[in-house]
Amino acid sequence: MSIQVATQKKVSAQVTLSLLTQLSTLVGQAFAAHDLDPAFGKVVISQRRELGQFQCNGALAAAKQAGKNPRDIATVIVGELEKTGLFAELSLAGPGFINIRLQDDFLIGHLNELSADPGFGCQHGHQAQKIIVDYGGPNVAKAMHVGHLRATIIGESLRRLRVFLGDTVISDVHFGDWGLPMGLLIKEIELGQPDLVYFDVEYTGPYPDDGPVTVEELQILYPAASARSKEDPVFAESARAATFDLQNGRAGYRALWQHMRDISVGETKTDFDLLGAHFTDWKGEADTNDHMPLMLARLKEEGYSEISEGAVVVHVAEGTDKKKMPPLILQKSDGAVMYGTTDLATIEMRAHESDPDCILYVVDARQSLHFEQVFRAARKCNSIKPECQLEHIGFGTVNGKDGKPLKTRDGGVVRLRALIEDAIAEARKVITEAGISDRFAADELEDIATKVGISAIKYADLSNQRMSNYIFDLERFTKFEGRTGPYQMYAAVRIKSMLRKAADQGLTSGPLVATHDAERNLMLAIAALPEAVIAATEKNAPNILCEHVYALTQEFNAFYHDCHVLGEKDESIRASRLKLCEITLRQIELVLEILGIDVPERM
RNA sequence: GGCCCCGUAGCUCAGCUGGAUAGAGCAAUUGACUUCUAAUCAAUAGGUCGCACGUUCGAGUCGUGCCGGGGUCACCA
Repeated sequence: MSIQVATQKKVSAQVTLSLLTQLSTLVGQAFAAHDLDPAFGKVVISQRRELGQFQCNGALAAAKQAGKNPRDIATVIVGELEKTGLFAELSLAGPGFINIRLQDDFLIGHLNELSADPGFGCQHGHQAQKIIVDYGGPNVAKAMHVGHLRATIIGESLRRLRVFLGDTVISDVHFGDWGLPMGLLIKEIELGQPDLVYFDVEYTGPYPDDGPVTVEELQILYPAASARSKEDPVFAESARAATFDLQNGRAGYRALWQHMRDISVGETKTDFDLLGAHFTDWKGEADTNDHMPLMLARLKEEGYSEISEGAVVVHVAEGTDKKKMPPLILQKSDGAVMYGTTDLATIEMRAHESDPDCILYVVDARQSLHFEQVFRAARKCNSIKPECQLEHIGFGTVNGKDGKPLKTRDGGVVRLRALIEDAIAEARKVITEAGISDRFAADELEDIATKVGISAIKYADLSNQRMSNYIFDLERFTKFEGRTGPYQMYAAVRIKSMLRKAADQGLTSGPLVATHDAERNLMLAIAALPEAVIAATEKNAPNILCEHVYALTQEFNAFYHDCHVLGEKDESIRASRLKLCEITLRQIELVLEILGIDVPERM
């Protein structure tokens, strides 16, 4: 049987929308036809585009295994592939590389199939999961700062990616609202206003609807309390006691806590809205409070926890450990619970309420040891089903130009809001300096500046490899050249503008044809999306999507330069190019949406 | 000291399960706007992939050991 018949069948039966998968299958069958492992047929995008669009290096590995000459094997494979008639060019180079160039019909046929699918074939074959993404992590009384930037941006992007793939996604902001900082705040407020009813043990309520402090005051109180606790051991001790009392239900503290939490949530929502982050759940550490005693009792009863140095701990060290693995502390010697306890309790509650297949924690890489302890404890204590994947998605720090973690000029913490506002201001400045601000009405200009500024920050963050630290340089991020958010947006805006003009002139799109290499290259870039999505998902790496969209916009800009669309005299070519523009725009916007970047109509 | 992350062009960074001559972007030099947005495109120049061994036909990629930077190592989050 000729492989052409076999592959045609196979390809259509698989309905795969990934070009590389299709090609790998085809080439794999050529290997199989000669009693070689079809896995050798793996096709990748060519590293040397002048030699071909794709390449297969499998002949080298196959030759090694079979003890034959790689060029001989490659020659045979090429001969086999030529029978299919799907390739415009097949060549053999170097020690046994096979270079491949597709027939235009094959490429266009593939692109038709791909673009007919709203998700460009990316969801195909994805097994839907129920997944919880835990990110953001703001704290009561502390304004969100630069440390929350990456957690929010990366977490939101991973959430969007999973939603796109068809997973059921729960996103939990997981407020930091239950630890020692709460005790510190309560005591600091008491210091300033000792006569409030919240501090009267005899008083049983009701408590006032409005709390005694504003959000601005709260943000001053926390650093003050934190500093005081370092200098004053008596105060520190009283804060620890207050934390314990709060956790054990002291009514006045609870009422005060509720007030602090409410105003803090309101404040952080503004930041999250600006960054386009969406949470299905606004839970926090405190939500574990009812479950906490039950969990502690079970772990004690079932022998998972024990007393060590006055604290209740779960030992999580394993015999095979090379490194030191401290136990997870459930209760300090003063009885208060810690964030490891609430994290473990949260896992149990999530298991009970949602039964997820996977939980992703998008949290600073410096907390990797903490999460390893928590995950080990969760496994050991059967807190969640063993199949549920628990993963810490760590990330590096945001640094200043000096390479050290970003600080304000006087060494303080950089507030998230300030960072965002600076970016928008920088975008506004660049637009003004480019002398194009008069093209837009005031409100549109503001909308553009906001989108450009936010996209600059987001793209810069997401395009870096997650684990690396990166240098925050607004001037560079807001440039409209190179690998920046604005550059990606600009390509999309150019297409939008062109499509508006086409509509005005009554021009319509039509079937794809390929007449120029710039068109073929753009098609190939579009066809590469499924691989990018799969890799980004597997590695939880948005930077792979950034790379993809950059390659795409670059190919588009080259196409835009080489191939006129509206002015093209040949009607079928013009219609085809319009079609290609439509598909390109749809994909750019799709990927940018996954990254959390909004595209304006004009810029 | 143990463990984790990082080290690639002057600067900021990619490099997928090992494959051909290591790639982008800034910055530098040079071309292209009577033409769909030049916020663009094209070209030139720029490298001992921290160092040294090892595995392999083949190493930026895998292994081991060093060097340099950052982080972390039970009652903070």
